[in-house]
Amino acid sequence: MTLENIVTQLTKDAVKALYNIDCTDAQVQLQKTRAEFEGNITLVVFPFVKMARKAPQMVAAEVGEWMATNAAHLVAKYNAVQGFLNLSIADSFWIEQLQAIDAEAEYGKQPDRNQLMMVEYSSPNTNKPLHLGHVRNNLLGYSVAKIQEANGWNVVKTNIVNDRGIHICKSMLAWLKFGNGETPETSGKKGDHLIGDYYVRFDVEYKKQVKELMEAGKDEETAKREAPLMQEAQAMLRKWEANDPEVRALWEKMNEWVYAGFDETYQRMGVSFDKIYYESTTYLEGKSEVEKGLAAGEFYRREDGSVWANLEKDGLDEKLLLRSDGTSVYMTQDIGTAKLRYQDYPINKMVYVVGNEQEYHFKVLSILLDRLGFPFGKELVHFSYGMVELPNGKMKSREGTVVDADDLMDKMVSDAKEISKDKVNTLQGITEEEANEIARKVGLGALKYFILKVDPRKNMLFNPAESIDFNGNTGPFIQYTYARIKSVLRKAESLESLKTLETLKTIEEKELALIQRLCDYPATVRAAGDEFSPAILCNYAYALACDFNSFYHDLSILNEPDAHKRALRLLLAKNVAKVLNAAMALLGIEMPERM
RNA sequence: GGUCCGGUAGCUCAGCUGGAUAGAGCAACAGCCUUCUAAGCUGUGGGUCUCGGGUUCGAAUCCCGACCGGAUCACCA
Repeated sequence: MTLENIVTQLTKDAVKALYNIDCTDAQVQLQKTRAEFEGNITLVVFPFVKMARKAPQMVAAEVGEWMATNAAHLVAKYNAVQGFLNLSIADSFWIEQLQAIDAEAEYGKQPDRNQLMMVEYSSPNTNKPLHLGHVRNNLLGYSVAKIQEANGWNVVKTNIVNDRGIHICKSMLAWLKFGNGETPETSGKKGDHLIGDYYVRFDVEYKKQVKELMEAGKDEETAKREAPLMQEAQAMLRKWEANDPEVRALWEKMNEWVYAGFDETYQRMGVSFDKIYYESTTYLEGKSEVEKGLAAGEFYRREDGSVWANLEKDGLDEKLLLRSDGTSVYMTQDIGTAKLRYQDYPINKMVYVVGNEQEYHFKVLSILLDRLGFPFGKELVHFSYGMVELPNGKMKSREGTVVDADDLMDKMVSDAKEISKDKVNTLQGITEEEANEIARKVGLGALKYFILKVDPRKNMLFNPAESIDFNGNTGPFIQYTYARIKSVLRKAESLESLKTLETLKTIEEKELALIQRLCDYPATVRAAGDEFSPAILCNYAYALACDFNSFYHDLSILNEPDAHKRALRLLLAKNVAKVLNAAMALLGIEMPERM
């Protein structure tokens, strides 16, 4: 039973007894007492003022007095300021709370729902390496999956790889023409970077051709269409669709290079998938699903042979599902993917982690899946996150204004390594290998926290010229707090018996604040799940770390002469470490034992 | 033009189911290591919460209207 629940009930009893008011839980407004007033939890009495027909100050005072009298074991003191009743909760209550938290190994984990949630994230194209935009996607997707797991869902993490289409053919063609048989082995390049380089190369050569054609008198549109490279790429796509063995073999070889590169990046980023789907296999399913919808009268065919859905009664437009030549579009593929997924898993809730630029697409997909009879269609969640912007605007692959994921991680880890060199006294005696492992955790922790702490729905700015901080409201700050606690716990010979706590009746203000913060953790996990917001957990972890650092600064743990107090502080430190670790795990951030 | 999202300190962001004097970090300045890890702690300065109306005991928060920025409305994905 949480303090909020207890005080809510107490309030209802009080206003019933004093004013004969029957109030609902929603009318009981509780908040943390502001620092400038004495107390731990504050009841806002304004909602009762009218019915009680008394001044706010009076109501607050009367309710406070009633509580202090009828629940003296809980409400130690109170003060009424205008319409705010500030309650000081008994120290014994907080000590009990701490012991209860300590007893729970998975504190914060919500009960199982026995419901399956599938979370799709990442969704890379196979023609270029991952960049900062993907990093935000991956970190959000992974974290949301962890958060929903903590909220009792069975979660299946999935990835849909866009491995077909004209863009892949561009890389393949450029490699054939200009590659001289270069491979990841011969060049030493990661496979995804190698392919990405040829994608860029295609664009360079293509632009040359367009320019030449335009100089020869063609208008831009014609030039773009008639450039030989584009013609060849399109021919290659047709061959691919026709299962031409040579094209398919090349495609498979190059895909393998890319996947090996992606795997390396994913692993480094610390994200993973339970099941991977490929558009090259799902797009055909989509076609047949559309044909079924056509037969059922949900869709219609135009004279030119193209197939459409009419969404006017949903307030939207008409939407193309199959081109006049019978080939599929993006939407068709997503329908096919949904079908396969539904065959593979008993999905109760489907979550798509995809940028906010695709809101319209998912609105339409939801309607179409629903019409096609997928139970998860109507309720699908498009977890729509904002773009990562650079100081001069959006990232564009072809213009070379992308921040590469691998480079960024390298930079973060090497920065962390550099900073740790000043820490010779705390990190002395560790091996080079351990030092590198710490730098890896800290560098990635800084990056992940930097990205996850901002509200996912909002666009965020990344300035490559300014390095990501390791001080202040950052991942390393929280990791550092954890490492500090671990250091203390290592020095404490053993956690002293909890029994000594039973004789402890009073606690310090900073201890109380910490326990109160720990008590907030389960509600924070729920909120992060309800809102699909890792940022909420970041804010919580930061606040907890701040509270601990303040406590640590003011009060000694190991040097405290009173054994009872020492035991309490050790227990407190241990549980702060536990909760920090748990919260950061839900963000996909690893904690170093020392740093 | 329609729809959606955003506008809070010099910068990056919290706060938004209405509550007390709007918070952090960075940057700037001033302090704190013979005491459990200074990636820490303490302090100073910095605000017309874009603007204008409305709702009410009370508005950064809710409603309406402007202005500014972004996204989207493809036989691209």
